[in-house]
Amino acid sequence: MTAPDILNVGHDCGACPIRHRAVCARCEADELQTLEQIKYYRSYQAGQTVIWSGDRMDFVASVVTGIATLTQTMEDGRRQMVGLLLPSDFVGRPGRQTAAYDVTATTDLVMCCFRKKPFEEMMSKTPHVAQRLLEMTLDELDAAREWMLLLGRKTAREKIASLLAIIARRDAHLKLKNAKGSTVFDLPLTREEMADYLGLTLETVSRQVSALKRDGVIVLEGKRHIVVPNFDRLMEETGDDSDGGMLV
Amino acid sequence: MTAPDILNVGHDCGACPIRHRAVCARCEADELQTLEQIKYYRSYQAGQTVIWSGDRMDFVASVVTGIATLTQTMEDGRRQMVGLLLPSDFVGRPGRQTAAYDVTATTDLVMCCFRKKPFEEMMSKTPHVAQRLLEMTLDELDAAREWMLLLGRKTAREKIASLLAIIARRDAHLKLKNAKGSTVFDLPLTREEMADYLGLTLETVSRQVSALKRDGVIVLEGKRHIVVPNFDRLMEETGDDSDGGMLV
DNA sequence: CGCAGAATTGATACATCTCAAGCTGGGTGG
DNA sequence: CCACCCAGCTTGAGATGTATCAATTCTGCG
Repeated sequence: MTAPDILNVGHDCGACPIRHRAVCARCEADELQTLEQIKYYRSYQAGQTVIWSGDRMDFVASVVTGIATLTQTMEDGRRQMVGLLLPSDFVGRPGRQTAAYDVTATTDLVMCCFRKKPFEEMMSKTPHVAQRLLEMTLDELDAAREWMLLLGRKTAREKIASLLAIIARRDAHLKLKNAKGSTVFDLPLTREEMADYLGLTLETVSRQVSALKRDGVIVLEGKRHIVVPNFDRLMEETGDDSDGGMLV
Repeated sequence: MTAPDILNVGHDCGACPIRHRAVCARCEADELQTLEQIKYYRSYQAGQTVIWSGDRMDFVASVVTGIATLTQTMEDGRRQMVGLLLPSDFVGRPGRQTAAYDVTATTDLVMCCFRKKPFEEMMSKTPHVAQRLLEMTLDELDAAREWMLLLGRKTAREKIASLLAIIARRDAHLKLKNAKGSTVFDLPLTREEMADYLGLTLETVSRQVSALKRDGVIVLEGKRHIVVPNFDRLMEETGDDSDGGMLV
């Protein structure tokens, strides 16, 4: 509803929480300085739309804190989430005028935005940004292809288990813990958002979550807080190989 | 069964059919010369496996002629195709040791391979290869996300129509014709391969192809040769917006 | 307290899968 | 040159997983 806050606070890149993982990860001091000049922060409240598919987009950005989603919508309203954006993930495509997907904040969100024109110039002049962006894009492509397997071939139960495993693992990673044995985390998505991500209806999501709970694979505390008593047990439910395709 | 032919013929890059679209598209004369030194050709027969997921892979490559597929297989045999590789498409990931997917030749195939080590060195030294690869990877990511919508939300009939539309459009593109009005092309995939790509069974593919034929959307001449009397009619069946998300 | 959004649960419908039986066309060997 | 063979494909009947439609029931919050 309201315009997003625009924070022009001169946040120091050196102290940035995503400094070592974002598109700027490889930058040298001088490159960071250039970035500092073209960057600005925006923040959005949970539920706000960051940008609509088809809209003109004259910035690219990194997620600093919070979670955003990328979704595609068909004319008749069917929706498919095609990306989940976490801190350090990149939004937008250099060389493209308009947004290809709806971007929505699912939690409160802070993004570090770069004006597109100067960002593109920087990419063509210094290699480090483009190098890192290539690496990140290749990772996203792998993730998209893993999701294609899930969407095309997994059962509803396997889909839910896979999503929970991914969130648990990522959460553990952020907390620098190992996703092993007993794990605890909060779901950042509603049942409907989970459904949009998994290519299911929200009723089926709800039923399968209940089934995993009934079978002791997970324990629910409230709707969103999830306890996984045995991570290996959860992994067995995903349908993936035991080593979980852990490419490094 | 037999080892692929390895053609060490000194093919001239200047005369290469994919020169302007492949990963080398942006290279200057001197860069091409470097590439010439590390490249070699391999050819495979239709049906041959190029590489198995998990295998060590010490080259990257461009498809020169023919079609290859990227597939993922679950332990119990469920398969999902995650990419269709056409002439100029890139195979392999710089910085990765092992293949992440099975790569299979669906037609006779010729690939232009680069030894990985020198290719990576070249990427870090000169910008043009990396720039082009980033562009291509971003395109593939978009394609993967479009496919996620198809896999997650489209009906079997829409899936078939979408696949046919994509093949028709690409085929027209190769022949420098416009995919408009009446269109004719050959299916490069078996029903089973189509099923693997679309997240369906081969029986469902067969039934829906028959249904589209019965409804006059397509005309079959043999199993593989397809006539589309009215391309707009086919597009209506895909479920996409009328303008077909034609990002340029 | 009571409301509204989120989630659960139930009953039924339906699309796709599964299992099974033929068909078809191009190649091969007698 | 014909009969056979076989992979690829089609078609049918029935099973099944998920969607759809419709009530409730939670849960947090003003």
